Amino acid sequence: MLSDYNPKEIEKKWQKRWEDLGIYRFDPESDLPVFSIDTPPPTVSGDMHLGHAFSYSQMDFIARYKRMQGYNLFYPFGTDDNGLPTERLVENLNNVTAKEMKRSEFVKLCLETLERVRPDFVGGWKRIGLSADFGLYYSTINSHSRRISQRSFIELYEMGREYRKETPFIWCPTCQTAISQVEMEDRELLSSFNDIIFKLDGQEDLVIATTRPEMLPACVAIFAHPDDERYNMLFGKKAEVPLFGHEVPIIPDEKADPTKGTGIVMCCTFGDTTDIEWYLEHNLPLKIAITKDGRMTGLCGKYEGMTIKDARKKITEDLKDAGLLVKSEEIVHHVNVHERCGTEIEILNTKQWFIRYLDMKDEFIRAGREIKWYPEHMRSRFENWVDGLKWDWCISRQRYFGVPFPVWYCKKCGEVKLAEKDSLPVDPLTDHPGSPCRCGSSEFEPEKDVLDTWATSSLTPDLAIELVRDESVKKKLYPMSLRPQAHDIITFWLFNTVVKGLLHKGKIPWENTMISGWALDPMGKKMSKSKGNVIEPGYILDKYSADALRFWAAGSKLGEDLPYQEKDMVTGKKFLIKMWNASKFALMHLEGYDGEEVEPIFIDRWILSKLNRQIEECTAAFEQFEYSRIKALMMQFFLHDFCDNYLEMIKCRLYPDRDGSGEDFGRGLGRGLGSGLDGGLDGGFGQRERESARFTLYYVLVNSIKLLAPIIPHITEEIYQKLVQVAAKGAERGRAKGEKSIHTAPWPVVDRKLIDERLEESGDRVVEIIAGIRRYKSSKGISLNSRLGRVSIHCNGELLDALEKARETVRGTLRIEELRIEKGRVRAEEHVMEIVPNFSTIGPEFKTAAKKIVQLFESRKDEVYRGIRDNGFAELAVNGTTYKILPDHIKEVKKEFVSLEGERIDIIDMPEIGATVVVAMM
RNA sequence: GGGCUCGUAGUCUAGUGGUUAUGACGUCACGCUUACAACGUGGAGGUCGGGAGUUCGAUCCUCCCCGAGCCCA
Repeated sequence: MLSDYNPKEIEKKWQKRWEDLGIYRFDPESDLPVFSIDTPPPTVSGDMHLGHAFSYSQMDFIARYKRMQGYNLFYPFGTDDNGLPTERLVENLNNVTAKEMKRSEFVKLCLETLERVRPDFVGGWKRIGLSADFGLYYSTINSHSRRISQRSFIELYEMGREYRKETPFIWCPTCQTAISQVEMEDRELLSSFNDIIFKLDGQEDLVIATTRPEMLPACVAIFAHPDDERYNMLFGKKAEVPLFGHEVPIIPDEKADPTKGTGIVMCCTFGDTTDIEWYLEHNLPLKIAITKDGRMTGLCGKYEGMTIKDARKKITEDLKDAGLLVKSEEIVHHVNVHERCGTEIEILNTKQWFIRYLDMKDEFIRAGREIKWYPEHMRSRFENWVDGLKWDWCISRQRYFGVPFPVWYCKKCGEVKLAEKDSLPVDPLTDHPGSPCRCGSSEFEPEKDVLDTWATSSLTPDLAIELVRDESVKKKLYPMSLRPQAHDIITFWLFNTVVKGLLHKGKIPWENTMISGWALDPMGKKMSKSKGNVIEPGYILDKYSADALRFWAAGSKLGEDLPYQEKDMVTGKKFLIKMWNASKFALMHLEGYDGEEVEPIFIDRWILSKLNRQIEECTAAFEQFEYSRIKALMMQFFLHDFCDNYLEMIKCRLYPDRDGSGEDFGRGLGRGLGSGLDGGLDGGFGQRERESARFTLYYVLVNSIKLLAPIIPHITEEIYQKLVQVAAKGAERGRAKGEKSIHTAPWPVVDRKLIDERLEESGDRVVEIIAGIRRYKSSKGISLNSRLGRVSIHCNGELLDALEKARETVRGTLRIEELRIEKGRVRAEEHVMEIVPNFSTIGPEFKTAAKKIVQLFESRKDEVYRGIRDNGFAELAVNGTTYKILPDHIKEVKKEFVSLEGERIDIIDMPEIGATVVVAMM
């Protein structure tokens, strides 16, 4: 017997017990097919947010489904601890700045802080009921991950896929590190578009528009389109850069846009990416105006040491004073900023490590097509990104907290010295290579940079798989079955992982990828700390439950964003309570149920057929990752078909004494109906019918909670366990076998023998008739529990047969004393009691005669009614005037019926079902 | 500017080339009916973003426009 629903207690209890039982542990010994998940490792950057709860719930639906389908789940959990976000977190939590500390101490502080913060952080995922194997844990910064990450570096170096080069590259002056293309973000900023005068041959003015006058000292050339007639006579000549006085050549190039500004543009090393292309193509000199920390260099004369912003302002002023500024216009323009700190990026010439992959675009596209995408259209984002790739992957970062390069440089000959693979992980700052350089020297300079975090995160399949010892098991795990993630990091994490998979293994990393959307705020806006619209999952878990939260997360299609609205938690909570109470009812009647199989009666077969179709459809939906469809299907089936209708219809079998007389209600009323149609029937319910109800109740409930178990794992587990207790003997046909947990119990299998669409359809009609009569009772103010005297249902064909089969159910459910099921139409006399006039049409039309018309409705109501019923109108002649009454003039006709035997009756007509119900008034 | 997605009752959401468009929350009316008042029954609420086209028929397919989001320039 179940007490009241207490999610807090239940959820905590089961989360602990699942962990104790180890039911989510990957079993390397098992022969079952493996389903492996490349779980996204969240960044430890404070608390779990609602977006996490949303997308991890969605992947967990699939994981739990697959587990019940009989797969051996490899479902690891990691945290992405390395890199800039952790540095920021550690700085904030400890009130320090990395730059002011000794590098080794800062790294130590980072590691300590992570250890301290991590348990609570990971606890968030446990609280939403994630069924990952938390024993398969990795941190992207631990020695396991460092080893694999460094090994990857060495392998790619040996394959000739990596190079170190001094080259213009994207740089963040605030973070003082190189960043990759993917870390840039576009932002619209206000800026001035300045028309500046360059002198031609010392006199003629050449006006050039630029947003970056501070780059003038680094100006190395001027470009115009070769077909631009305004400028093509100038090619080959030189112009003088204002304020700085050096001369630069004027060169034709098609990349100069004649419609932009004055159509002639300066090239500086480097103002933007086009400058790099020009620099390389035209072999231009390199002039560096900006330092790594975003200040002006010695090249800039009196502006040296100023920040970029200050220099821009000062130079603009000086140009103005010198009469070299023609105009300055405010514009909104797009700049690239570093997504972590919002600083405008610079392009600096620095020495960095790269993975060479621009030659592999076609392979990437092919790999993307080999992976099955859910939803399909997300693939286009991947392809779009690959098409737009312009840079090789810069993997070095000038940071402290990250995976170090396993690299030294020979002090004597400069040769790159790699660490030995079996010595990994190494820290070149403290370790030494095991052997001398080829040149004989043993003096080395360590690489101080660390690897881009994505160089490690892109190895998550390996980080997880390498936790397993057995080589033959590892083979079963790659490629992994599924990569779940959100859509915003397709170009980061997903793409980078594909790259590593292809480079290292020549294979795609996973067979499927499911891309989830975002949890938005109630207004449909993206949640962000700065906007202050962040909703904490902790609040929801405390106030509602993990099951309610997960139920909500199942409410939109995979890939769609979903605004969080508290009302949806209420819906979930209501559904859960309903499920709980229905189970409570079932358990009450299943006490001592021995699982004995009986041939189910008509109405039981009706719900069994429906249930089996549910199983079929839910299974198909899960195969397509359509968990929202399962939610919708089960809300319809469980709430409506099962709770509202089926449970009501079996009460008369389960409560044999329901009329309190000690006499079996159904049996008692079965006597002497005299219609002849139920001749052979024993006229009521006995033990067999009761057992049929109990069998069906058990079967439907067990399978229903199984279908919902992936979505709402806690409540279904609690109910399942109770069911197993009361009916331990139940065995086959999808009934419980006493498994440790519903989550390791087999997924329901469709029993096609039980699907009978014709039976279902006639059952639906019977149910509709019952519902119709219940509505009738309700509308008459008759309590549903009180009796109806004599009811006859008139119908034909299959419905007649169905009603005969369901006779006792109909009678018992509605508490009808005498039920007749009759062929053909009702024969009864209609008496018009009242014709309710429609004043809004009568008034305007008949004006002063309106009053008279209303009186006629009373005095000649039969005539009015018959006329309209038979001809569509009634003509009434009064004192020489004829009035034409149309249906429009009547609001309602109140009728009474009298049977041919002269009894007062009510008629419930249900034309869409093909039945008419006659209720004799008592 | 390009790619993709989305626009359905006050709110959120499902769905389909075919009578009357799904469900939930909210709202209104009635009702404690022994699983459930954290409930039940019933009602109101929609030009399915706008326009054009294809079609016997379009919310669905095509095109254009408007609005929102993500990604990329």
